[in-house]
Amino acid sequence: MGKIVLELDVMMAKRHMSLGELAEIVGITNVNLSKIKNNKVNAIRFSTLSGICQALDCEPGDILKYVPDEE
Amino acid sequence: MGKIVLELDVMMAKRHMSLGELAEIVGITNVNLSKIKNNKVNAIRFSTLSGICQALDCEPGDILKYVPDEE
DNA sequence: CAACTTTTTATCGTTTTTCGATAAATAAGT
DNA sequence: ACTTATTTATCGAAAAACGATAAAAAGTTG
Repeated sequence: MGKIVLELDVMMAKRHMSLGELAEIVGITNVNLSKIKNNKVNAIRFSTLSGICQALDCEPGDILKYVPDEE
Repeated sequence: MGKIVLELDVMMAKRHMSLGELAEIVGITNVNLSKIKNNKVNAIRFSTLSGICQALDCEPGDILKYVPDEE
């Protein structure tokens, strides 16, 4: 069973955006964004994902990856 | 404020997969998958998204799009 | 090193929402 | 007309995001 991984670091670096800034723009707490960024949540609201994509000017595919498990 | 749109029809057609089949493979009811497919949910569990990607052999970016609103 | 900022981790509580079960309606196919 | 597939609708329960707060860890700078 593969899994979905969220990779924010690359796009954040590309946009020179800190976690605090991004959280502010998206409208969630930095604590929650930290959890999202470190894959500590097992679901995400489209409103949140939308905010991230808008703030980072990217597509969901730029930050969401499907990782099949080796086997 | 843009929004996230989930587009399953294209990949499902490409894989010749019906809603019923896909629901069975992913492990959710066809009723729920229907709601997901028609954007009646405002969040999604990564486990569900993962199952869909695995079943359709695709990436999240193939079915999730960020749509900015015209203005 | 010391002071400061940023990020991460940890609890707790509230609110939101997926998802299931079920039934019914609509659409599509034969 | 009959059968199958999909969509819509209600209700309830379980899961989980998210907030608030505090504290720890990590990174930065003079």
